[in-house]
Amino acid sequence: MLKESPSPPTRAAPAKMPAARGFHHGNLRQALLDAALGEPDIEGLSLRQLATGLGVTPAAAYRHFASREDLLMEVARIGFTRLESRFAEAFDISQPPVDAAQAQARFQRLARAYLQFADDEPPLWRLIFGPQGAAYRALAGLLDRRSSYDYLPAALLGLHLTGAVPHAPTESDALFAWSAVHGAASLRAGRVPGALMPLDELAREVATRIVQSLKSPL
Amino acid sequence: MLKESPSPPTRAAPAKMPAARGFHHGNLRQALLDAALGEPDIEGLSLRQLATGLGVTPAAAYRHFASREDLLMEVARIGFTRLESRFAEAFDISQPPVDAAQAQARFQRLARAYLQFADDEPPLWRLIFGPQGAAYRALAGLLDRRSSYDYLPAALLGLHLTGAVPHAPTESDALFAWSAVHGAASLRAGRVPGALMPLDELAREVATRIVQSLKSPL
DNA sequence: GTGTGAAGTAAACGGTGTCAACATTTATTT
DNA sequence: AAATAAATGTTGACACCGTTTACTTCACAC
Repeated sequence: MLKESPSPPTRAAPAKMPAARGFHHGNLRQALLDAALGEPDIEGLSLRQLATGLGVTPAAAYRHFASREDLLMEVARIGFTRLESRFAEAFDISQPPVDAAQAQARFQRLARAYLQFADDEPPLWRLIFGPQGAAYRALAGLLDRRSSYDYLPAALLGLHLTGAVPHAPTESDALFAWSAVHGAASLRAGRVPGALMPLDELAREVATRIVQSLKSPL
Repeated sequence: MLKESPSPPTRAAPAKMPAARGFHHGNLRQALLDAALGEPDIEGLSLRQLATGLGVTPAAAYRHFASREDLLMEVARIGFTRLESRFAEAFDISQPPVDAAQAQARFQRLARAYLQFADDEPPLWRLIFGPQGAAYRALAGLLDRRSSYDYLPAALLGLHLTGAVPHAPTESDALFAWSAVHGAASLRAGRVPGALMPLDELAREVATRIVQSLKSPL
């Protein structure tokens, strides 16, 4: 499930006092991560600026991260859990939909969550899904954890079970659905004019079209 | 139409002799561009390495490019013209399709061209469509030139005129089609497992589904 | 031949990630 | 409570980066 760890579970926080600057600085690491998360261009951030901005020497960061890449990977991991939690808010994966309308609404909410994440946190979006983003995901082993990828198959299965889609969803179906939503988010993030309509409208259009495309096999 | 300029049209090539090392080095600029195009990570390249690799001082590059960003923008422009020429090879935009089958084949070839570009030239793909890619496109004014974006509307119109799609294509239709293909290319470039099937197969699936989604309005 | 201007070099500046050696503060053990 | 170990900081350096300034060299026009 990938904890985001608001207060570091590793250690660094003394047992007696909850935390807040243990001694020299009191958990750096989290402070570095927070600072990185506030950066407009995460991939382009400067470790030195980050450290000195926190009133600490550049080398201090290396007590908590093996390298700049390592820091970025950790931030990517956090971003991924945020996206995942948005999925969780979209619908309850453990409860099957009652009818086709609800199944369709779920699917649409899932698409909207994906699009809204790109809208709300562009730096994280770029970090995760950018050109190097794939590398970060791979290195962080995030692709192996299938949890967040389960929402899409679940939503598609819901569409089938309620009769909104005649055939059982295949992996190819899921890939196309993901492609369409991801592409829309990318174009929107890239400020392509046509993709700048109100987000709810875009989500509705994309979801509707995807469902439509799934109504006939192959 | 954006010439790619195999030999620099600006100047640098003496009038009498066609070119090939004018005096000191003989057209650097093109050599720099070529070297950049051969780089596996274009966005992450080092101007100094590029220059010294060409047997030239780092500062020499600044006789031909205002900055590193400027070099990258030029490379992005070249990449964009390559993508555009792949579109041109997909089908002749001036000749309307004769029947629905041909219209559909055209659309599929267009999708395949897009996907194949991402497959054949990953560094250029990342440069153009990466997180900063949008900036490059915007700065280079490439979004204003509509030429390469005309292939998609043309293909969609062909589908309608031949009866493959009942209603006239809207801008929303084009956006969705672009989203789906772009998304598929992105996931493939990101090495998402499901997207690594043979390219022709992927292109066929994506194109078929898009056309299917356009067969009913909204 | 002599300039003139374009295309190169040399050396420096500030900034970057990173590392090794050292210092200090906290946690643990006796 | 004192001694020790471990964690967390600092200092200073290294190599590399993009970029600028001043200087040099070469090709060509007159």
